Amino acid sequence: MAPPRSTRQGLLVEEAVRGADGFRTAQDVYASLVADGARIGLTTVYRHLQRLADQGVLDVLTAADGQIAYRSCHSDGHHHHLVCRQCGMTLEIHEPSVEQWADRTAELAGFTDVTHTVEIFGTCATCRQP
Amino acid sequence: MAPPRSTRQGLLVEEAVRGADGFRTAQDVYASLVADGARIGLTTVYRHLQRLADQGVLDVLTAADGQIAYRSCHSDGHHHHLVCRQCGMTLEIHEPSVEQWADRTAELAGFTDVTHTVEIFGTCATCRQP
DNA sequence: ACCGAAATGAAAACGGTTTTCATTCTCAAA
DNA sequence: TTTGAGAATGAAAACCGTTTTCATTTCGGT
Repeated sequence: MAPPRSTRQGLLVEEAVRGADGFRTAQDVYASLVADGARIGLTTVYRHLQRLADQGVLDVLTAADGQIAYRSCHSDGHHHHLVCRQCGMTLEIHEPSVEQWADRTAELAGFTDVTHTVEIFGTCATCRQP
Repeated sequence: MAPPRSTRQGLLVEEAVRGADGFRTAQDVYASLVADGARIGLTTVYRHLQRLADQGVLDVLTAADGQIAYRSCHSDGHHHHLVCRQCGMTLEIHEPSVEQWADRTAELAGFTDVTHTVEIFGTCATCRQP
């Protein structure tokens, strides 16, 4: 399996999502790139985001409205997110005891191949100010 | 604000989702009702599911693919789900220490109006058998 | 029974996402 | 440097879950 080719568009997409401090949808990334004068197609944005997610470079979060958002992973391995509802600013959080709880709970119920999601939403200090 | 009128369709939808043991999408519920010979429109199914969710009768889960699924609440108050990926069978789980962890984590980061989701997915014992 | 208005449902519309296919571009070989 | 295979691109079309629209039906009060 040959590595994907390095393209102008691939770099643009990766830079855009690495430069963001929270989750961004494909539409967000596309709009941002176009606003900066980039020549890129929406489809290409989707493709690159998906490739980066497949490669583990990006985290994926499906929001309550069904839209899929991506964020650059700032830390290796399994983690969760604390997301500001207003600005999207996101912190990564780790808590081994929660991992253990999730795994144990599933095991006690007879489940295998266990995965879990934990997302915390709120209003951050910056957005809380009037 | 008057209560919604009692209709044949409203009852059908509520019965259908109460009779299911896991999360079901509007499409699922619609297909199931139609297969049983019910005369009902897809739009009406969507409306009733949304109403029931708004009333707190149903839990809502947005799956990774963006589809929104509903399940009848078997217990009051805040809880999480352990969901079989194959058959959709769902258990409700409670863990106060996880609630406390989530709230404390957000508070330490300066967040207010905090909510969280915890979903655990796996393959249940029944589905695991060959 | 009548009637206002809530509810219904099929068609149309919406919008995020994916597929299609002609064209462009990358990169390895010569 | 040139060439060319095939990967990548991008606009249009298609997909599909979901929502809106509006004519019609139904509920429930009088």
